[in-house]
Amino acid sequence: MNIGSVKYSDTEIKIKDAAKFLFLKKGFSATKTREIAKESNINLALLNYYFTSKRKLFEIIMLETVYDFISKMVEVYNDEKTTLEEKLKLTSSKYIDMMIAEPHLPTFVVNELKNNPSSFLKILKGKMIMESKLIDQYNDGVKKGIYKKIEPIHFVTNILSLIVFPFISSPIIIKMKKLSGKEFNEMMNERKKLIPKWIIQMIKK
Amino acid sequence: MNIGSVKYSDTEIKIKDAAKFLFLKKGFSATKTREIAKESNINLALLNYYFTSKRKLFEIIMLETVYDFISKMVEVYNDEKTTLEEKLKLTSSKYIDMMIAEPHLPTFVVNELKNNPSSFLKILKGKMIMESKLIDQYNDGVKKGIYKKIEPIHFVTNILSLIVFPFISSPIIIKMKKLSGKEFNEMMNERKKLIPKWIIQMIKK
DNA sequence: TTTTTTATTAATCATTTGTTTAATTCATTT
DNA sequence: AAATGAATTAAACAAATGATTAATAAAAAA
Repeated sequence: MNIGSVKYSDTEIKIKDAAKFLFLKKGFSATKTREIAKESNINLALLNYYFTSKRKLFEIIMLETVYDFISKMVEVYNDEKTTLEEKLKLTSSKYIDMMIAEPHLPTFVVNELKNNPSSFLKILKGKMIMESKLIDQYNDGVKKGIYKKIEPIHFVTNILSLIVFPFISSPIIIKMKKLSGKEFNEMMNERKKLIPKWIIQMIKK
Repeated sequence: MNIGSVKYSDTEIKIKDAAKFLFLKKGFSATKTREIAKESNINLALLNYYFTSKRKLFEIIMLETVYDFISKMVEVYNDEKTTLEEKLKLTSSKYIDMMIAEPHLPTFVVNELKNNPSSFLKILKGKMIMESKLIDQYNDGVKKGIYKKIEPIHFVTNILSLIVFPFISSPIIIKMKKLSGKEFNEMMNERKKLIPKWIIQMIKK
């Protein structure tokens, strides 16, 4: 969670939690400092006392959240012990659980990456993914003639797309199929098994 | 463009264009009325004179933009003359062109659908997509034993995911592969041909 | 306990921001 | 040309908003 293991007091945690909740739901500009104060039951001045400014507080939350989001992928992709198929299953499963628990997460991440790609650069090393064990395993499969040769970047993009996009577009899906929130989650849980299969079919010769 | 064919004066168009540009780039809250006035070279008061409020102006732009976005899909999916594969090619091609031209579009649409699903409901009839010719053609393929049987909603979701998500997550992709904007667009153009193939592979027995 | 530091509070400040007003210019009609 | 209505402008308003201040309370150190 904490990048660089910073120790936060109770009050700081209360502020951060409330701020995260609101920032994820409404974004930076639509979230007001007084809302954060109210939501966390702290005095307005404490926000600046502990975090200097709304912007600084946002940066901290953004960094931690994006870090959480990305590192899940990096960990799985670089695991030496699992097969390519297992990596696909693990990624689907972890991300879908994560996003069912926090539905605003993916929209927040992509939004803030668009508006603020610089602070994101600090975290993500391109290598972490494009030179991961997963890519090695895919390339091996290509050499052995098991997998079709496509640019690994498309491969990685497709995995992320199939996992994350449904959450980002949940209102469209819910409307198209007239689903309840619960049914939508069930549909997402189904995809934990389906996505790895689809991805394999896409690359299998 | 215009839902219900409303006639707009030159000044109104100037305001709408500037507002659309800014709303797409920064969202509702981060866009200030004074910015819109400056960007469109009009007096601040004219915004309210013509559009009553920032919120009303936003609603108009949102509705038109989302309508454009959705209707492209609906048209293609309901075309009686094209095959399933042709529909996939057309959808990929149209949407990728659309989003290369306006990269902020998909993020804007998904954001505003999350925050304001009600005005969106007016436009999208679930039937338009889930009871489209495309779904008929897919179901026919299942009956004939050509295609695997999966829930059509997954099928539609996957198409949209593979087409739209890369644009939403462009900063991640650009960072992972160290791409320039131009190279990113080239990658997206590649996907016009690739996505239909991938989708077919996903459903083919 | 006394002193010093840290945490918390209510009040206030200075901008920003959406909107309105009243005056003025421009175009159209009579 | 005069009168009428629409379009445009500068100025101002009121509320919202991020941030600060100065006073007080609580905790820690002496």
